[in-house]
Amino acid sequence: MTPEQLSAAIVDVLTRLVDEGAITLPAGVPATVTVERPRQQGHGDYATNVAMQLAKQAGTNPRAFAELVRVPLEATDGVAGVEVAGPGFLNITVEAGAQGEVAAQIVAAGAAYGHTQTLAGNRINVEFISANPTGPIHLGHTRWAVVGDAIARVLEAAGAEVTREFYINDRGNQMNLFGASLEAAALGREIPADGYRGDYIPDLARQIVADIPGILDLPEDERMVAFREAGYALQLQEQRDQLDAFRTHIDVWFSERSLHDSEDVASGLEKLRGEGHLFDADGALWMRTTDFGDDKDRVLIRTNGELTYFASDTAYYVNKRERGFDRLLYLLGADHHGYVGRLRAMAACTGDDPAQTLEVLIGQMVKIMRGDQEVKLSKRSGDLVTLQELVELIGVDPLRYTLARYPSDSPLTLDVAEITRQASDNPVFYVQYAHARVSSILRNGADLGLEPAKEGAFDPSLLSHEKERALLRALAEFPRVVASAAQLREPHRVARYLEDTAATYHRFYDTCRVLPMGDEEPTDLHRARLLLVAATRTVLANGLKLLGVSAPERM
RNA sequence: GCCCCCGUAGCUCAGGGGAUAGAGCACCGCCCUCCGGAGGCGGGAGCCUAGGUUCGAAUCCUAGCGGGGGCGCCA
Repeated sequence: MTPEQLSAAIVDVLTRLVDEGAITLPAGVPATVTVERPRQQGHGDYATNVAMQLAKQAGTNPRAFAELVRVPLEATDGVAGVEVAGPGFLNITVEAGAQGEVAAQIVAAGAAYGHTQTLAGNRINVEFISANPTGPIHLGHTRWAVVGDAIARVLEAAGAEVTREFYINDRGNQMNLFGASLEAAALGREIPADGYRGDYIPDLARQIVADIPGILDLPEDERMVAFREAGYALQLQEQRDQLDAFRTHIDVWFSERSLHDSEDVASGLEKLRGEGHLFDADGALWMRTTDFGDDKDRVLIRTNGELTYFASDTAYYVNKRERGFDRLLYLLGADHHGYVGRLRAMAACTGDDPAQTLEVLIGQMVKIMRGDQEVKLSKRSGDLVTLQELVELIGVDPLRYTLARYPSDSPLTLDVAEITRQASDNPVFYVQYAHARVSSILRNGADLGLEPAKEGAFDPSLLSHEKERALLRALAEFPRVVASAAQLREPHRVARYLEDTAATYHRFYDTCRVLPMGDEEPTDLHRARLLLVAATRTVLANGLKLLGVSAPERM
């Protein structure tokens, strides 16, 4: 019996009680009730707090209310016992058979286990990373490369239609600075004052000179542009390759230039003008974002006729909406949080309700320490910890897992030494190890000609050991964990859940022998336990996949 | 000055208003005759402060203290 089924059973009981006139609920019977795994042993398999929540409107006290629910709930199929405890909790014990059945359900669902329809019908655009094409992807982007990707994965698992998008800032001043920096490096000249001075610049410049033979002989005005464009192409390709190797897949690479080449910017401005939020002042074109709570109005077209970055963003927003997305997620770094207010105001200026269409998640800083020294992440100064370096240092799986197991809205401090050391004691190995152990048992079982029990052809009540029940409860939790991770945009919940589930499995493994010993005859219990092991593998593999982490069969 | 994030065990961090606040690392003990010991079991130690809301607050609200980040006709 899954928590979802239990919740439905409780709702049933409440409905009957209301129909019979035993209780009155002025606000109506809730559609679902909270069913949780109690932390304490002795509080049953599941507990619900409905009595505490509904007693007031029912005009009674929680314990009396709980008592009314207890009797009919105890008579429900699959429920072994119900106790009223503490201030009014209903502690529910599920029959071993109803519990054991879950293992078969999980194995039958396979790769689909954990998927729900919670967010079905939502068309969501997730924009993340969006690194400038003027340098490598570095640690600052890496957090979102992991968490953004995982968010997309859990959203899909929850039934949403998701597009992962990367916005390429390939217009504007920084591109020219980039070109000029490459050009200067190639000529052995001093890098411009605000230019890029990372180690990758001279390397890139050399490659461009090798790729484009006559580039140094071009007229000066063409030369910088040639360097800029060649550098852009190389950097972008490198970013794609690196994200690919990092298992972060992008569906749409969206170029800022393409907004301008098409009519998107013009039509975006037209739309805003139609909504009545544009005005001219001081020779510039402004958007009156203060109409919607921004602290000042924003310039779209500068006095010199140049479009601002914000103008592009506005057009981009309109473009996304016109592509049919009803919810736009922006995953931004903490240094962009000042941007949130004007983004919302801008969405409102286009006639949207930003509370419905726009969602900005701010990822807090990942601080890297090297001993006592903070490693500064600045492309301009060139002190970088790049994605590539990080991957070489600790590997894709540990790096992804390290960043995925923390909520992105809390600042994170990692020591280079520690993160490297984590290559050996990273929690990811704990989870992966559980998966490898599980796989090994299934392999050995197959070698013995032993298959997991089939659904409907085994006695689920055989799985009645305390450790087996604990594992079943954990496995049954998975769909709810994924759904809440999607709804809250917090995939770290999946990671924490996997650690917890791996621990529960290890404890089961330690106590419950799965395969026959020596020349012992296989029994139904062996097959039932093998089914439980197979269900565990399904959950661990599905969970790791949501984080983009591999589930090895051997380590 | 204004805005955002954070403050939980020695350290790094979990903890969607619920019962006795958890995990990893570190430290100390214990557990392999056969399924992978990268494992299991046990031990010590903690919610920044003060108010408020609530039957109930680490969680929500207010103020303070402490740490980090941000506030351009840059991108």
